[in-house]
This record gives sequence, C-alpha cells and structure tokens, in this order.
Amino acid sequence: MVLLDVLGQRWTLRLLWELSHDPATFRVLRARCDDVSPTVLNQRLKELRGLGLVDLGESGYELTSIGMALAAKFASLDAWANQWAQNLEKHDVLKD
Amino acid sequence: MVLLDVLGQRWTLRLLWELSHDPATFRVLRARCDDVSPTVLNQRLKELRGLGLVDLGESGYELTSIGMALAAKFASLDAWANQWAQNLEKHDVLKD
DNA sequence: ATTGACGCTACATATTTAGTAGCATACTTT
DNA sequence: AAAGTATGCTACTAAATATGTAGCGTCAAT
Repeated sequence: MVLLDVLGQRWTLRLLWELSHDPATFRVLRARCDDVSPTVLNQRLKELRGLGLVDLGESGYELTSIGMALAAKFASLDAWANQWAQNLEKHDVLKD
Repeated sequence: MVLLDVLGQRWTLRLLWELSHDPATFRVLRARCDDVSPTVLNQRLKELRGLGLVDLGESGYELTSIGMALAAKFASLDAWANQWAQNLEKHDVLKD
C-alpha cells in the first residue's frame, strides 16, 4: 500500500490537513504545526512535493489538485472519526 | 483531528491494514510487518486496543467492528491511491 | 521433562525528531 | 545606501523513538 508509506510518518498527515485549509509559507506552516522543527518540516515538504501532492507557489506552500483530492478523502474520514471519538469519550477509553 | 494523532505514527496504519485481511497472533503479525520490533508492536497494539479498534481474541489480534469500518475506509482510499501511484510511476516522480 | 508457541519485557544500539541558531536571498522602509 | 524584515532552508546538539536481540513466564502437547 503506497499510501501507508507516504502517510505513515510523523507530521505528513498533519501537513496535508493544515494545507487543506489554506496555503501557508514555510514559517506559517511551521507555526500551525505546533512549531515542528524546520528540519522535519522541510523533509516532509520535499517528500510531498516529490509525490506531487504539494507545491510551492506565490502564496507559499499549497496542495495540488491531487493533494486536495486526498485531503478531501481524509476529511470525510475525519467526519466519521469524530463521531467515533465521541463514543470513545463516553466510555472513557481514551484516558491514560 | 483525532484520527491524525492516532494514525500518524509509524506502524499504526500498517497494523490496521494487515489485520484487515486476517487476524494474527502477536508473532505472526510481527512477521507480516517486516519483523517490526516487539517493543513498538506492543506499544501500538496497546494504543489500538485502547481505542477500541483492535481486540485480542482466541485467534489472536483482530479488528473490532469499528476497526473494520476504519480499515474499509482506508481500503477505498487505497484504491484511489493505487491509481494515483500509477501516474506517479509514469512520470518518475517516485524515484530517488 | 522437554519442546514449542504464546504474549510480552529488558536493554543496548541506531535512527529519527526536537530545538535553537543562523545563513543567504529578496523586498521594504528609512 | 542602510537597516529592517520576511522568505526558504541548513547546521548542529540534545532528546525521543525505533530497532534488534535475548529472554522471561505461561500454557499445551509430546
């Protein structure tokens, strides 16, 4: 599964998520992602750009059309996940 | 996004993926996941169990109904991803 | 009793990430 | 022209995480 190798790294999914709202410059993006270290941020951005999911344009980093398609799929996954998270809270499964 | 924190770790997504095919014992599961270290495997299984996605039954570790629902969503994501991966190969974007 | 499979822990090593500082370039303001 | 400010990004050390290997305790079958 290709997608797993791509997304199964720290921050990758989060970056996709953050960029799906707005494009952002390197530094702004960094701020949005809990001040992730620039080292990793740059690594991930390289990968995502290499995969054609992200693109560096005038207004900073932004999702390509493919990246947006992927993010949309995750958004619907998210909707489902939130429902599910509510159930978890009810049963206190998340506590530790 | 709850799902991101859960899945944005190494092996988590992979475990879900592997278990979606068949249940597996700790050791078998380990073998299926490129002999991931038992330390991490156990960590992730704990988390996934804590989240109610995975369950340890008679035939080993297996997805709960919720886990299966999540895996199904990823399966459809995977279908899309494979298409996309073919395009990538065509354009040699994946090479490095 | 020994063997083998199970889930899992211990611990030392290697890899990855975090955290901070700062460089090089460009554009803006003074 | 000088100084300030913002950009993307690299360097380097410390901390966190993963790997790799050994092995424990339990159970079932031989």
